[in-house]
Amino acid sequence: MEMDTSPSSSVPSSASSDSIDLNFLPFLKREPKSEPASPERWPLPPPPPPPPAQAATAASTPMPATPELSAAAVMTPLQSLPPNPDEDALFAEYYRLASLYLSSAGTGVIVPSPTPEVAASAVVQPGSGNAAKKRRPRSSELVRVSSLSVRDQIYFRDLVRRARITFESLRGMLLRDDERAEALGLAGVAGFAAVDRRRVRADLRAAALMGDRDLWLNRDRRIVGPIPGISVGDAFFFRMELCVLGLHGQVQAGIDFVSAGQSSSGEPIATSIIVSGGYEDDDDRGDILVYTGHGGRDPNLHKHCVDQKLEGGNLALERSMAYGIEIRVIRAVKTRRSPIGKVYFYDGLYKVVDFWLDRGKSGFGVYKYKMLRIEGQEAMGSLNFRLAEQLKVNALTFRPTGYLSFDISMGRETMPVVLYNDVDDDRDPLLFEYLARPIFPSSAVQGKFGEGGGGCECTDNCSIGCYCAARNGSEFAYDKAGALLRGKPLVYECGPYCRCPPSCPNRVSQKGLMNRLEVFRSRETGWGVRSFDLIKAGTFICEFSGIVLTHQQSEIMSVNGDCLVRPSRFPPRWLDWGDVSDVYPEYVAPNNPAVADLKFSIDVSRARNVACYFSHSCSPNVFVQFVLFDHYNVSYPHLMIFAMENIPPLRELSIDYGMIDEWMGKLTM
DNA sequence: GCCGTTTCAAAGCC
DNA sequence: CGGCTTTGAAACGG
Repeated sequence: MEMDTSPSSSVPSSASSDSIDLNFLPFLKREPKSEPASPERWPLPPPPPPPPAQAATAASTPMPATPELSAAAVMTPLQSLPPNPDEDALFAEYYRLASLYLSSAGTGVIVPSPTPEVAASAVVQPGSGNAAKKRRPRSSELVRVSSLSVRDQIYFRDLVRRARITFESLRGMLLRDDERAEALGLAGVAGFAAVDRRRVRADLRAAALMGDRDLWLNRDRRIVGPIPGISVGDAFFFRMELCVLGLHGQVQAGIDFVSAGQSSSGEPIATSIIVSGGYEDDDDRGDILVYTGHGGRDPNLHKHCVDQKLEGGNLALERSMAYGIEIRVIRAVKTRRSPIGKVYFYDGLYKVVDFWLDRGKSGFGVYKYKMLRIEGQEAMGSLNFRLAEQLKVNALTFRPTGYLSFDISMGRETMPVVLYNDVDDDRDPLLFEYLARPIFPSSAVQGKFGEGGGGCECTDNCSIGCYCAARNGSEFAYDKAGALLRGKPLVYECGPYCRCPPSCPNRVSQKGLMNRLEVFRSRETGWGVRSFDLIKAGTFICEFSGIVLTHQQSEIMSVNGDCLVRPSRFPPRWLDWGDVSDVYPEYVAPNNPAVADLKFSIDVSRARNVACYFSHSCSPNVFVQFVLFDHYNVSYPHLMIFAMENIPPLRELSIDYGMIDEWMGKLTM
């Protein structure tokens, strides 16, 4: 592109073009900025030549570009179902009952579950129909989703969660298959399919499997603005996952946009960007972001070697600025708690307010885009991440008041559990004895320690084929990093009767907390729990502890109105974790080892642990997995809590206590 | 529709 | 553990 080297104003309007009607391009028409133009700034190049399609439209129709574009780009907001007054009354009643039930346990909010009718009415559906060998290209239809009802939000949240579980489960399966093939010595054996695939990344293979079955979300429509089911602050570990969900459709490129050919205006429109820190000219201050356009770099050296051009994503960002289209911003943050060393946070919507051609640090021309975060959104995931990191080391610097305890476990947990309340003067959690481990009735565990043949004889870490693996249906429940591969009726960990060392990977949940948790007070949910650490989906969080009561004891206690947690009441959410039936319809959830009908309960009225403060949700982010390791009485398993999603720092943990179905039955009778 | 180009990936290796 | 290399997938656009 030919550069205009004469000194001129730094605002785009200075480079006027007859073919663009400034009346309809407010951003191009604004007054020069008050701040003085930096001497580093280059004069702006002439604006992009209008694409033929737009020129034709402008010539043939007096109707200018902007309204037409808003019709095209803003398009059909989704309509939620009108609220059903009867249903609302029902949900109000749930809420009242839930409050009564939970007042003694100190937990939270009931959110109504979606009805099948709502699910059917949802507008953005995953692709359906026959498995297409060829993946469909992304379509050009632009949609902005607005004002979803609570039920729709939950519906989409579950839809997204299901896709993410499928993706992560497939990835885990493929990795494990690769390891098995390697362990069997198949590496290097010519013609063995698994070996050929071994070199292919599991995230890409998982995405391809889902693509073959039309399981990518939001392929039919290109969504401007928020993606239903994805919240500001959500965390992701793979770029490919962002593609699968439709949050960002480019595998590697940082700017995603609707291409010129697909846009109704004939111009590219940017929809999302990823700020990965790889461009030296970025200036990221959170709410204010100066983002560098792409291109102009040597593909190997990642250094600028030529001036960037106003094309592709660069042009699309400029067009989005002109039309006021909001941009989803995803930031990459380095962390050790990620399989790839970094995590992507969805940080919400921004608007491009300025762009200019600048001289980058390399000396070559780079396009820069000043973006401002739209106000009124949830806190940025990347900001919460940094804040939580600070709170771990300098608690009082950032929150000088509100701490009731820096460790309510008094050292009984492997990590401190903070108690924090800056809302009111409630100090209830201090009144209970902290019990890191449940106390089982002696009748339940007596003589059950060696039951089932005792432990394994492995002297090193356990491996496939060992006794404890056989107990778990010949596969270990956890991957190398300690994440649960898929939920089961019951997981057997190695225990005191095993010869393997404490470092054995089959001892995940007995090691205690691995995250820094905080019990906190909120106006919405009463007491709740959140983590300072990023929690990866499938990893262990904590145990549900208290005084374990036998069936008979439970009957007596419940008559007295005491606060009991009944394990059998938790819906079997573990069924979801590891479910790949969308890709493999023949998939059946593990039904082995069989688990008994659980009749015991846990009394948390006197002694309890952090788990007691989890809020209830019917769209939860954690679930209960039953585990045995110290005794082998299948009627009294441990209630271990695992993450069902990636849980970003400072987000409230929520669990499905399973009351809704019961009340639904009562209320509809 | 094919193919070349581009791309702020991810994993493996040293 | 960090930087380098290898091997990629998908979308755009000619």
